[in-house]
Amino acid sequence: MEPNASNAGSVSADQSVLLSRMALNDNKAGMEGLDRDKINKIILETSKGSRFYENELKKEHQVNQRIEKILQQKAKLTEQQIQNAQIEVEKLSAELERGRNLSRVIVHVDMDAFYAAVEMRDCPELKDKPMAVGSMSMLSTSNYYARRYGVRAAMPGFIAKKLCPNLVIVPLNFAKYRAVSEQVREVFADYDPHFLPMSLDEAYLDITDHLEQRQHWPESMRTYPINEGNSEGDKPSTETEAETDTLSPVLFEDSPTASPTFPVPRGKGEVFGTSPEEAVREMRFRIEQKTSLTASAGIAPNMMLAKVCSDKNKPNGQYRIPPERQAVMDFIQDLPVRKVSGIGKVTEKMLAALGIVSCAQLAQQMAMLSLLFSDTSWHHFIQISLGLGSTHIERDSERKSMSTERTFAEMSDAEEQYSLCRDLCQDLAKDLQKEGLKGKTVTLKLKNVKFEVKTKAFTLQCAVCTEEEIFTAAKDLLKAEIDNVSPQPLRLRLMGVRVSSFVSADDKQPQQKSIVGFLKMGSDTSRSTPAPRVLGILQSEVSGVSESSVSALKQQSADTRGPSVVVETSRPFSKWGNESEGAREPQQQTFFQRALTKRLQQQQQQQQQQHQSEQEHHSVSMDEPCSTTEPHTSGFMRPANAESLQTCGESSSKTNTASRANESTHMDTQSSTKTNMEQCFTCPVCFKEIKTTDLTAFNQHLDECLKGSSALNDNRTSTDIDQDLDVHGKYLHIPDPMEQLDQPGSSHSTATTNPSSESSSSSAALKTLSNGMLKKTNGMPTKFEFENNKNASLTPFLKCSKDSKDESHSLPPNEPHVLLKDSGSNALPQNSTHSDEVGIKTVNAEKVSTLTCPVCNQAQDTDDLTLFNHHVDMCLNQEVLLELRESVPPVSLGKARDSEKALSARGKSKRRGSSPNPPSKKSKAISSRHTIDKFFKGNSSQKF
DNA sequence: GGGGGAAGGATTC
DNA sequence: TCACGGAATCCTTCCCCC
Repeated sequence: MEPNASNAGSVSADQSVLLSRMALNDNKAGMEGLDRDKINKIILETSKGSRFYENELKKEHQVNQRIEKILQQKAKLTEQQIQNAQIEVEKLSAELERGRNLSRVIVHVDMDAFYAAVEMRDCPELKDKPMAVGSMSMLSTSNYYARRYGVRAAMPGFIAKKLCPNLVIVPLNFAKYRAVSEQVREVFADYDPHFLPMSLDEAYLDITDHLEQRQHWPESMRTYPINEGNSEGDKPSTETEAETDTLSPVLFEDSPTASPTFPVPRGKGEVFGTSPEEAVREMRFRIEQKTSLTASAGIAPNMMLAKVCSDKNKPNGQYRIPPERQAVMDFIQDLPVRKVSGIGKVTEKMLAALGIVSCAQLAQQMAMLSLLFSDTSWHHFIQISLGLGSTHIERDSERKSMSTERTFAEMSDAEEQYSLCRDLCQDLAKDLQKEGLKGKTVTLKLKNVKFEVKTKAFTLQCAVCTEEEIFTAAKDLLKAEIDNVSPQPLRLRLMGVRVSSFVSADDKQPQQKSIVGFLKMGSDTSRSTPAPRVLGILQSEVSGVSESSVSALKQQSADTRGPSVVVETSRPFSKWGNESEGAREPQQQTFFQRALTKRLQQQQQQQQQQHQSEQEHHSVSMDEPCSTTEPHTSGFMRPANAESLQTCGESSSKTNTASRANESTHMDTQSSTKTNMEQCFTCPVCFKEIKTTDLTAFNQHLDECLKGSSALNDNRTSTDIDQDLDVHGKYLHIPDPMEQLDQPGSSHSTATTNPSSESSSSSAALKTLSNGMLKKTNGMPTKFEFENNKNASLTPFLKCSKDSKDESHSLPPNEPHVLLKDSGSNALPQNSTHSDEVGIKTVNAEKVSTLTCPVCNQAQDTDDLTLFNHHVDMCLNQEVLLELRESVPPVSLGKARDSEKALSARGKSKRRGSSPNPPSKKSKAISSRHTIDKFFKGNSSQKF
């Protein structure tokens, strides 16, 4: 029986409320007949008053509330409901019964006190001492001597020391355990080559096939010599060299079936029979011979029963349930539910509150349970009550997540926390890369000094595996938490990072397409192909997400399932900027996408050649995963300038940029990179290389270039422009310890997360571009007006409605829009030759198809898609756009905090005990309309 | 209402 | 003396979007 409030004994009443959580769990071999009261008293006295204790108390109350609730529900159940439920239960029961499979012989093998046994084997002086493996913080296991004092796994060492002052605590040595485990597994493989290891010390085997073969084996194949713990003892042999009648050292007293249970004649090997029991005994014998360690085993028709059986005669024993229904039912009858894997202390307590302790009671109350628990839960219960379990050992189940976490003494310094976060990401990245895994979801786990655990997750659009990529996401999650408790420090005792939502091997291929590819795919009517996206460039600013969030997003484009325009910056937190970015049907595509698609369809040949040419030139192979260190600007990028452009979040690319930024703080990250190398800037408007290192001169050039563009916007009304310029508190910069971390000299310098370096290396070119646009356009606010205009956006193209259906954000009919002038397309608007058209349009009769950049409105005097792509890339380059925020004075800082807090405050805690103001995961961000995509969508919805 | 992401919990070793 | 882990999986609930 498990300890619970009812067996509190002499422990005081206030302590008894905690017993089910805190008290000794003697559901372990070697712990029968202990003085539980005395042990519990010591445990509770040692823990009392600690933060851990307080948290346990809180959790216990939560469980009690659940029980309260479920009892109330139970009280409301009518007889009729239960009768109806009973019919359902019987129906399912009959169905399950029909599917009962008793044909397999499943074995669960569990090494006895594995770590402790290994240590005792290697250090004989420990054998007659109470010992445990672990640390003062936590024990992993204990030997049977120590168990008599109540010392067991998952108990803190300091409490164990209170229970048993003579306890010897041996530190963990996983390398050693792994090596031994490997030896054990070699034996397993002889019985089931596809055995399923559950941990270093246990495994499931299906020995059905082995038994079949075994029937035909001669005795010699079932005979093993007795060797004292050497590794040769696992070879079948008719020759016995052993002169001993003992097996491995007896590690534990009172072993129910200490080996050998049979007299072993001197001079003879041990001969094993052909039955399942004999085969398993042989397996355990061989393990013992090979490792000097004992194992226990359970033999049953399914995994659930085998698992329970292996515990039945522990240590060094085995138990078999014959493959007969009655035998199974007899076994199950009196089995405490807690013995079943999957029923923990909470479920046990809840069931106990309903009067259910044994599996027989479970069966009797199934109708009621079906009304009180979820389908998943009661279906599980009914299987247990019937003694059913899996008869097929799933061998190829793939890992679903990978994580790393660390507990430490209180840490309140944000800088330290970020640093630790990076370390964790680094470790995790190494592990992920070792296994060739990439995942889309990054989860940050935090445990504060009050032992309250919080997890924050963010799902990226592309799978990640590098330190930089993971850190970029994790850092933002951490930042959100730090901000959440600000101005109080975040007082942590644990931090962990997890990556999950792994992509399949196929998905690991880069999904990034050049604009040509993307348009090609966008024109594909295949429903299964997610449509291309051009995401909000300024979303992060608008929603108050840190720069690093944006940089995280830069990483997302390459691995997305659908082709995406690589300049996208989606949001790291959906709660901070939520728009559906899923697959888009062709009819949902933006005007821009459709128009270009159409146009490109007609230029298919040219396109293909172009694409091919790009591929040849690009340093990035399409076979490489997104996280490669190569840039992924694809079709937008010109090879020569490739490394200066950030798109898909490659760590080294970013780091390089960071280094450069730090080295030369006056260089902008776009043009400057080139400048660094070639002493010239590339004008993002005319796309010419300006041979100067003088930023002022270059800016003048840009202004000149931009003069031409202003005319395009001249007919815009100020209202239009105001709508377009909706910035809502963007360009905010929240000082962040990361900035310091990323300062030059930091070993973890990252351009993408370093507002300072971005600031100092701000893109003069694009800054000037934006200024130019603002200044040159009649009625458009200057950047100073800009910050006061809450409905401002950078360009008409960054404006978008929240929803394509949202007409209020759609452009008026005379608004500049992306149009494709193509005489061959009847899908195009008739007014497409109008002078204010932007996008792809006809400039003159000779030049059939001059392209106009949808970002800067500048007609590009070229039909060359590569050049055009390059130009758009330049315009959209998000890192450069990031610089734009720097034009807003720090006065906005408060806004940022408010904005974030407001978002947080909107979030409603779903869980008991969660922090009062957690950031809402689904909060609608103010910024959701700032996507080019939405703009086009809204625009196109008008036009079509 | 269903799907899916996010957050918290339960469980196991 | 102080002091309660780490990794993984599955489930439930909440919430938002379609």
